[in-house]
Amino acid sequence: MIEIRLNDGSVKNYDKGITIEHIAKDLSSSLAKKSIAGWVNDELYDLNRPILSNSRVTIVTKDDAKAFEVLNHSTAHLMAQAVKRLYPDAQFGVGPAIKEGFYYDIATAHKIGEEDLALIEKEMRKIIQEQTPMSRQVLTRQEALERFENDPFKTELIQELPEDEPISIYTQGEFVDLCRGGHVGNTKHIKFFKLLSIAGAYWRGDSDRGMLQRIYGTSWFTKEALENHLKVLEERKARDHRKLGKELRIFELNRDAGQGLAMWLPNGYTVRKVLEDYVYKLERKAGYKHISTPILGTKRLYEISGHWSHYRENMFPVMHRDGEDFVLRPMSCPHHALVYQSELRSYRDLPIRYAEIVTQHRYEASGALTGLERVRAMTLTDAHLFVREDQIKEEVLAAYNLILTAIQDLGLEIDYVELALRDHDKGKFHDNDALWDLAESMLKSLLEEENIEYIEMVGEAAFYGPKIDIQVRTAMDHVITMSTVQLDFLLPENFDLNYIGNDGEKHRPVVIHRGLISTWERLMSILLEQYKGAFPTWLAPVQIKIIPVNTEAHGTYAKALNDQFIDLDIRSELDLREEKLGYKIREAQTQKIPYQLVIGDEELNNNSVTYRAYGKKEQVTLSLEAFFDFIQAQIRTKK
RNA sequence: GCCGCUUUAGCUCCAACAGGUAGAGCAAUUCCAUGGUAAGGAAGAGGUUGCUGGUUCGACUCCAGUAAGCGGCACCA
Repeated sequence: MIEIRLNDGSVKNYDKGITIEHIAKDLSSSLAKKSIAGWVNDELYDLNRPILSNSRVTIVTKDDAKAFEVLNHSTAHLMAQAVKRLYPDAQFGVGPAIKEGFYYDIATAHKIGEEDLALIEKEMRKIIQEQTPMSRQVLTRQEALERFENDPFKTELIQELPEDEPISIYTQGEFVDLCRGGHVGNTKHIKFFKLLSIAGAYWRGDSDRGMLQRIYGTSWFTKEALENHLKVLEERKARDHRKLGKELRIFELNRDAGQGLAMWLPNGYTVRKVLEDYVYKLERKAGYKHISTPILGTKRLYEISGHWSHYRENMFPVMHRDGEDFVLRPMSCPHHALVYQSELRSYRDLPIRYAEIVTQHRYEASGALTGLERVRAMTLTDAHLFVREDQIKEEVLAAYNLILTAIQDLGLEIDYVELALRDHDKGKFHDNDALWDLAESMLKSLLEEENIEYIEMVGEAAFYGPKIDIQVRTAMDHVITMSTVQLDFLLPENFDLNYIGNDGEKHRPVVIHRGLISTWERLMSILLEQYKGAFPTWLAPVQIKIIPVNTEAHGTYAKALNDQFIDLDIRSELDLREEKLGYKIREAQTQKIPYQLVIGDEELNNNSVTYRAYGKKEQVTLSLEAFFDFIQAQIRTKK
C-alpha cells in the first residue's frame, strides 16, 4: 500500500502501482471523465502510469491549461504516427505543444503540400478509431541510443539529455517516440483537431543545419472549442494591418518601389503627421531638443561607433564617391554623438536629450519583411540622452515613463517588459565585463525598485549594452518590440565624448538610447490592428463626413459647416456626389469615419447637426455649438 | 537568406481551361433617377492571365528560371 495525499489535504491508501485514472474514478465519476493527467509530486503523469511510492497527487482536468498542453502534445504524436504510415521514410525532430496547438518537425523526401494535410488528418482519424493505447516505458541511455540508432535526430536529443535524467519513450501501436510525456493514454481521447499549415523550420533552430518540414495543428476537448479557435484565427486575418491598410488606403507596397519600401498614402500620412506632432510636443515637454541630421553618412562614422564591425550585414552596401565610402544610415546614435561633441559640455549641461524624426534604412532579410511591420526604410523618432553616471537611473526611469505615457495615449497594451542581457558569446558583445556588470545591475535594480515586472532575456542585449524592451503583441500574434531604453557606455568611449566636471576634469558621459514607439511604419501596423482600422477620432484620417440630404437645398449650408470644421483644424470632408443618402452613409461606415453628419432641412432651420458615430445605428442631434464642443473634447482627450 | 505555397481587370474572386488567347461582383465612366441613415437603374469600357524562356500547330493552363506576396524558420543592433 502507498499513501496518496490529495489536493484537499486528505490522505488515501492505495495499492502500489495505482494510476491517476483509478484515483480519479475512486474520487468521483465526473472527475474521472474530466481527468487528463496528474501531477505526482512535481512530475506530470499519464492517466495510466503506475504510481510506485507515497506521493502528492493533483489531478489535471480538461479545464487546466496543462491539459490543453497534454492533449496537443499527444495530438502531435498521433500526427507523427499518421505521417509515418503515409511516408515511411519520415523521421522526426521535435514535436511540442505550443500556446495554441502543436507542431511536429518532419524529415521526409516527400514534399508535404496542402493536399497532404487532409490525407494526414484522415489517417489520424483512422488511428483514433483503432483506440491505440499510448504507453510509457523507461529506458537506460544505452537502450535508448540503441532503440533510435537509425534516427539521427532522436540520437542527438538523447545525447544531450543530462546523465541522470530518466529516458522515457512512448509507444502507440507501431509508432515509438522519445518523449518526456505526459500523454492522454489512448488515441481515442483525441477528437477535435485540425492541421493548419506547413512550414520550413531549421533543425534545432540553427540556420547552419538542415531544414525540416513542420506541420502546425491545433487540438481541443470540444467541438465548440475547436470551432471557436478557428473563428479566432479567421478574425485575426480580418484585422491584419496589410488587409486594413489596403482597404483604408493607408499605405502601398509596390515591387517597383522596392521590397519593404512602403509608400504612405494620404490617409496614412495624415495619421502619421498627427503622431509626429503628438510625439514632438511630448518630447519638448520632457526636455528633449530636436535636431535633424542626414540619411547618408560616411562608412568611417560607423567604424568609429563600432556598428561597422557588429552590424555591417544589416546595412545597405557601400556607395563610393570622391574617394569616400558612404552608407545609408541604419541608426542615429553616431550622428547624435557628433552633435554632442560639437561643443564643449559642462556637467551642468547634462542631461542633454537629442531627439530626431528621421528615416533609417536597414537591410532586413527578405523573408522577414511583413507589410509595415518589418520594412527596410523606416521613419521614427529616435533619441539619445547624454547623461552623467549619477543621472542614469533618473533618466532611464523618465524615458520609461515617457514611453508608458505614449503607449497609454495611443490606447495600446504592453504584452511584457523584457530586460535583455548579454551572454558570454564574446564575439557578439562588446568586451568589457566591468561596464556590462555595472550597466546590467543598474537596469535590474531600477526595474525592481519601481516594481516593474520583467522577463530576463540572456543573450538578447545590444552589442553595446543591456536594454529594456517593451513588447506588444500583434493581431497575428507576433510579439514585436514597441519601445526600448538601452544603456551604452561604449559609444561615448568610441567617440571620445566628454564633459567637464565640477573638478575641472574631463569625464565620460553615458548614452541612453531611447526608442519611443517604434517606427511610424510599425506603429501604424499595430494601431491598425489594435483598432481594427477604426481609429479614435484624434487619429482618424477623416474625422467627419458631411452628407447633405439634398445637394441643391442643403449643399451651401453643408459647405459652410465643412469650412468651419476645417478652420478648427478638424479633418472634415464633404460628400456632394449625386448618390443616395444610404449609399453615402454606407461608404462612410465602410471607411470607418468616426462621425457622419447628415444635413437636411431640420439642421438647416435649427442650426444643428445630426450625427451618426462609426459602428452605431443611433442618430444624435445637437446644436452646432454643442457639437463643436463635443468633437473638440473628443480630440483633446484622445478619444 | 532557407523551406513550402500563391500570383487572372483598380479591388475582391475555389469564373474558366483533359492545352483551342478569358468571366463575375464592386469601384471607375456615361446616361436616367434622386429628400433622411449600410448598395436606385441602365449602357459602354476596362486584361500581353507577375516577368523571361521552353514544350506544342496552339499555353492563363504543362515545364524551367526569375520577381513579388503569403505561412513559417532563421534574423531583428
